Amino acid sequence: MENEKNEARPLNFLEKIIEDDLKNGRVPDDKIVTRFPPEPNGYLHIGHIKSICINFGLALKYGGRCHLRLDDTNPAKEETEYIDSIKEDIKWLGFDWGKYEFYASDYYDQLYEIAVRLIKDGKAYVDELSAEEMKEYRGSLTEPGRNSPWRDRSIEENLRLFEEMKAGKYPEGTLTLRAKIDMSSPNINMRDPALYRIKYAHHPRTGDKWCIYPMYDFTHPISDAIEGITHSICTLEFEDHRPAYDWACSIDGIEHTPHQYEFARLNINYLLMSKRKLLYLVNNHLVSGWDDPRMPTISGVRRRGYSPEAMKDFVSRVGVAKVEGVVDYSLMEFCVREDLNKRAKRLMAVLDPIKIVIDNYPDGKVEYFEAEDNPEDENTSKHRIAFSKNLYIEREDFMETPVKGYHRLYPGNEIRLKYAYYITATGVEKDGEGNITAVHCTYDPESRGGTTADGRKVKGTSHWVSADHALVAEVRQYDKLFSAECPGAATGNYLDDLNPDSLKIIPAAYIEEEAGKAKVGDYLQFIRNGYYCVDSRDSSPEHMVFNRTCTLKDSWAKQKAKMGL
RNA sequence: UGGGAUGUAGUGUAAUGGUAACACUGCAGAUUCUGGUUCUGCCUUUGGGGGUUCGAAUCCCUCCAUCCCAGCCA
Repeated sequence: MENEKNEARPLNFLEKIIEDDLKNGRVPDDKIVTRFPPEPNGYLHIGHIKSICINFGLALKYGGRCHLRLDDTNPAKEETEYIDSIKEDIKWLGFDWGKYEFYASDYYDQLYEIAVRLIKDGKAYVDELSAEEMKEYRGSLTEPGRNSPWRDRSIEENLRLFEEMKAGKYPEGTLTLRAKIDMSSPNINMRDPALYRIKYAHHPRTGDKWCIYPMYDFTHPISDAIEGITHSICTLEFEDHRPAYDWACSIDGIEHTPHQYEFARLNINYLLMSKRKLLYLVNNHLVSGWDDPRMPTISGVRRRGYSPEAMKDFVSRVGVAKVEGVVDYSLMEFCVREDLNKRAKRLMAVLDPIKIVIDNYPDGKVEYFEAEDNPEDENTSKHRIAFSKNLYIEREDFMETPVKGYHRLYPGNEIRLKYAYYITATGVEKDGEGNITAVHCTYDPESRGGTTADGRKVKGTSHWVSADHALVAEVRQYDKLFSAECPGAATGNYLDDLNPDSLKIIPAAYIEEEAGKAKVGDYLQFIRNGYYCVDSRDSSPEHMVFNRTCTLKDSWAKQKAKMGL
């Protein structure tokens, strides 16, 4: 079914390129090879989902393969914790790299050999310029750069110096190995880019074996070439690096030539996708961690209760192009709701309770009704739900003096308690301050199960729980972390747009007993309220915690807002 | 002000010389034991100007706007 969908969809520009390459025999063995190459310096976020779906999706669609390659060339920033989370997140999305798990650090020896060859060919040199000097010599966007005074030293000296760099004879920041390309190139990336720098950092995989580490522009294309990548797909900001990529691929001795293609990264309004800013939120405890349900990380949306299917559908609807835009958050919510509507188990939960007493219902009597687990499914399973004289309904489902258009419970009005009975409100109890403490009702015994023989209709149906049977649990209602479409646009500081109401905790909500069976990973809908899941970190059988994934659409709230209520 | 890219409804994405479309959002209505879902309808589009052509979103010229690049980050 998913394939049919894919075939119906028009091709994006990458698919056109690949089909053209395939048709013209430009792909070895007709097997395309892509790769997803994250740097393990943070948690994956929604933006990465797009890249993952493109790379793994293309490989799947065209019968090729997709490698997972951890781009670990900067040990100062990279950690094993991140490697583990990256793998977990990709698996959660449902993609499998099989045996094709690679690390840029796997190629350190080969990379070193290639660098030595470059020196021998007179195409690289050891530079002694400091970082500041190098910047100065590089020129500017509008002015060409100047050659380093060390650019023309002898091959022998370069060889010795590079060897000594590797041996740890020089402190960090003193020497670099640079490609000898063109200091006057209009493309700054071609002005003798650094190939190696000295770094005395412990590497998560190679430990202390190396003290020189290869740069991205050198490592990435060669890693691609070694692995036989055919289509190296990255984001737009690397367009300027393509000449450097091609330069590296053309080094003598490199047989396979991959090609780089760039697409626009995913931006979503109300969300921040910068690793630096997300790290700040984590470090300053503005969120509970990388997997806080409000975080746009994959681990965050997973804990929030988003499904991998919804996220994949979302990025597929966004499409792939080179236009930098901002996708509406509402499209993502639509995808989440559409998927969850099909699969979420329905439960009744009263989050802001008001007590209902059915005066003409016998004391102590308990009846059980059958509730559908999912009305979207014709063959839905069912579960039991206890009914008694004392119930809770949602406080907003009762109004002593109803506003225009309100068709829930109010004195004299009849509504249905879902699956149970028709009830009519007869009066209220109030405390000394005039707050309603209970609503008295009568029920129609003939309406058992929620329908009547005379076929009379009611306009309102409320969810409810039996006061004596309900499970008490904590409910966390999450909302957007930022309240501005573009956080920080107004004041220049994204923290100013932090939504103060992004988390509302209900310590003791009443939920039907069936909720006790819910497990981490289950998708739930609290009827008429929203989609929920069991919190993977804090929920326990003794103290269950439910996270709100997203609300249901609420046209009544809209209508009320329009009436100015 | 150098180089590289990009401009199609509010948003995203199609249409490569032949009737501008799909989805989301928004609005209106119908259905409904969830004011959910579903269904129906509506609104709104080729950055500007010139040119080529019977015919241009598409080709040419020009202007404008936006984004990226001056790490020993990726």
